[in-house]
Amino acid sequence: MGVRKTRAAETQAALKEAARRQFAERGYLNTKITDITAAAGRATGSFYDHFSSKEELLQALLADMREKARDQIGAGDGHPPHDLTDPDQLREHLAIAWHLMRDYRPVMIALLESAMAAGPGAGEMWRRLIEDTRVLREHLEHLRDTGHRLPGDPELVAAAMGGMLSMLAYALLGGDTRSGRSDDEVIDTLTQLLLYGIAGPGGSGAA
Amino acid sequence: MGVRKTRAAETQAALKEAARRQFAERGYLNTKITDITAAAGRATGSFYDHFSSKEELLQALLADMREKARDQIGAGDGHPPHDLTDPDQLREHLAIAWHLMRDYRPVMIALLESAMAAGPGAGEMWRRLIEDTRVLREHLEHLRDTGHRLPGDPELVAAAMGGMLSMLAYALLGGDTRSGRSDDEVIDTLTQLLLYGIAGPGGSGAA
DNA sequence: GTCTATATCGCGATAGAC
DNA sequence: GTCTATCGCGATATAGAC
Repeated sequence: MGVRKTRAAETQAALKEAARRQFAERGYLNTKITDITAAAGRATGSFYDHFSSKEELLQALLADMREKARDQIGAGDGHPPHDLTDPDQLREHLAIAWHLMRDYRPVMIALLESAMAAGPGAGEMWRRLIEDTRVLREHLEHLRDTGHRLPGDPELVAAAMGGMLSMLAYALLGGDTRSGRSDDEVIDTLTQLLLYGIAGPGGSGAA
Repeated sequence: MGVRKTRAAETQAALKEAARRQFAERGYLNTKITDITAAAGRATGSFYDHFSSKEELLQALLADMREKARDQIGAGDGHPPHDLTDPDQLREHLAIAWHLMRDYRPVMIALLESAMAAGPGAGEMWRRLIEDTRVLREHLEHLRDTGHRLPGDPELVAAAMGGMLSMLAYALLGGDTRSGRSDDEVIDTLTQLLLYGIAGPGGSGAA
């Protein structure tokens, strides 16, 4: 390929970009193939020259996301935090996750809706929850192995935290600015909640 | 109506029961009207003599659930807990919620899928999250008003907790026995996590 | 590769006999 | 009220000219 994109590549990119916009606005399940092609300014039939289905397109978007995310993290100042009982490190961890979900909102939305559309019997939701919180689980296991007492099994705790994040992100990052809550408020609140719980740092903190 | 159910009432009950079974197995979105009538052993057309749509049927199931739940709670020993910083009271609160979700799993599943199918732009998910955690929010506000320091705004904290519960319930209570986790393990873990967070009671608990 | 036109199909919803 | 039969629509997917 030369410096100039081929027309085919342009179309594929247009379809992806249109899909991202539609997924964020109307949701993955509500978006029809024709919505995507129309938004991309292409004919319906062209879709199938690039993707065999909506699901495959989603996988392509996911691959793009992973690539970009890897670059971003690589460009960061180092490794993610490892001691989640440190307020700053936990907050940083949550902030990265939250901003990632915001930046790749269309894909996040689509993956969640897709997993849910599979139905509960498929176990797809639990599988995704476990997979997406793998790193978090490892950090928790590290804590446990260094003598820290956890609320429960690392996998379950990680899944609970991940589920909370996903749900809030879906509900709050939907459409445009929802319910007037800033990213910082959400991140701060989650940090406090997950670090000390409702009872607070000393178990009896006062206003 | 006499002591003996009319045939119509039987059909309606059969449709509801079949719907519950289908929702729990295949999920709400995957379940077609014809799946319900077939499972109920009735003709397709009969469905519309009782419900005008799948959504309306869901509302009927929800009404049934609320009625039964009211009876159950009324039969309980009193009021739900009000001091959520007390371990026993928080655990009791979570246990009630968890068992309610287990007992009415088909409806819970359906409501969640339905809200998600509306897409993120509709704000339906956030609306439901707020609505379903109203009581929890009030308890948190009470705590705050009596001088306790909360992790953040009561509405947001309540929504976060509710989202965590919903997501875990959907993922874990799906199909049949999933991933071999007992109700008690989940409830205990959530109690510890939400009460003290990851850092633990003293902020530096050891194994 | 891209387009227009159309085949195909699942499924919601209705009509009308019983 | 319940049934059988069917209509109608929306959406996926394909055919074939350009």
